[in-house]
Amino acid sequence: MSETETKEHVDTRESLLDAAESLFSEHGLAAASLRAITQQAGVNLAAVSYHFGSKEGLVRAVFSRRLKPLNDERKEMLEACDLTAADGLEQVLRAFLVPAVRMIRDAPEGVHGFGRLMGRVFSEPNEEVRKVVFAEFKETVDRFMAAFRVLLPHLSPEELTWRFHFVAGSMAHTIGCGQMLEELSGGVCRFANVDDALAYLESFLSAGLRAPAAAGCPQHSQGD
Amino acid sequence: MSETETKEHVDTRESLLDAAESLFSEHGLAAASLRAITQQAGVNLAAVSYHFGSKEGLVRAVFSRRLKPLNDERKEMLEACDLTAADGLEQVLRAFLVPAVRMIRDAPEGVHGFGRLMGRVFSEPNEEVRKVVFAEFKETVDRFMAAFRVLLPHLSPEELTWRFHFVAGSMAHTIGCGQMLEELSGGVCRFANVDDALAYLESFLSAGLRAPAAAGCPQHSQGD
DNA sequence: AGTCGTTTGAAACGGACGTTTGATTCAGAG
DNA sequence: CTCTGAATCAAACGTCCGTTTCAAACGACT
Repeated sequence: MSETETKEHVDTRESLLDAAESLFSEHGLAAASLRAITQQAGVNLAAVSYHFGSKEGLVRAVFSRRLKPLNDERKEMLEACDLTAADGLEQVLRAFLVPAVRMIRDAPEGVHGFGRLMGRVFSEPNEEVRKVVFAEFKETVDRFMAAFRVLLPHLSPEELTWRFHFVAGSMAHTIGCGQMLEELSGGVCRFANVDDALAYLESFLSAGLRAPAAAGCPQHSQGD
Repeated sequence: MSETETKEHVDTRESLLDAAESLFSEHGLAAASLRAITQQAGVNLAAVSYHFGSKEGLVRAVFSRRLKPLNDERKEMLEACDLTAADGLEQVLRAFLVPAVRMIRDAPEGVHGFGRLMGRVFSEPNEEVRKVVFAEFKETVDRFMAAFRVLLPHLSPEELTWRFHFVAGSMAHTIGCGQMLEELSGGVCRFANVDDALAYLESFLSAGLRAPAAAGCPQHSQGD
């Protein structure tokens, strides 16, 4: 009771971020109004302007709050990987996937909302969001690319980058389109059991990454 | 002269769809205003209400116009596949990928805009859009799933559905996040040469699809 | 107790939005 | 020619938006 009861100042910021995250997820950035957000957060409308300067600032803060710890955890797990092990590729893959999938599982609102927000993060029309995403991801991407370069020396830098792009795409799609998957599969697949999805992702993506270089590209392919 | 020259009535609808597609792609559905759309189309503001009933109707029409021919072409290519051939899987994969990638390449506005719109299509917050997408994709998905079931009998229906989901994710990410890829890769990759992207996609995804079943799931896996 | 900087509150601002209205235009049928 | 119905137009409607304002409340410190 020492910190949450005597004052609620500090809570205003967090409540706003929580409500904004929830409503951005559900309706999109532009369609979620500050009035709806502040009402759900139980704070005054002007608090947004005070704490974040503008709606744009709130948007930035919502993304930064999640992306930074996410990528920090990824980098931490990556450093713990043994690239010389037989399953080195799977280790690195898990270092990339697990933090993201876990973050969705632990999301307060459940899967459908926040996952979509994160899944849409790379194709956001909003220019400011894309700058935040780029800033948060650049270093992480570089580090994982370096690891993949060691693990998959038979691929050209270009093809390797594309493959990493595909990995990110499968992950983002899994995280963001769980509801559509359930609908299109007629209920065969459910995103509820995240660990299953993770296992499926890992086997699929590791095989894809290990594939020989694409035909037609005169790189030093290995069996073609 | 019978329909397009003597009058330009019929053109109003198409101009509206073109402009809407362009601005929806660039700014998102909610952020693109009818005033901006009608201005770019060179038509009156009230034309939206007249031809499509509402903005929602315009949105639906924009998606339907592209999705229906896209999935028709996919189904057509799928029927031409020889599932018994050695490269049967690659044939089916191409039947799914090629129409989408080609549609992006032939898009009037260039890659970045329309691709993002289509890449976002599965995670749209807009409920109406998701209904349109579901209606247009359900039959296509079922047909491709049937083909994959034949080609990959070692996978459980659940895992197969997930893998198809990953395929769709990689494709959507490739189509929709080309700009982010160019930025994050530091210019190593460019989406300009669509055929390269397609080749990379194919080798990656076919290897992923052929991968043995994920460990831990007591299916009839083959070498584990 | 009194002052200062920080944080919240209610209310209003100007503007942009989607939608509607009613007049106008125009090709074709009688 | 008149009549008709589809299509377009300028203008306005009411609503909701992001932002601003300014007073009030609060904790920290002297």
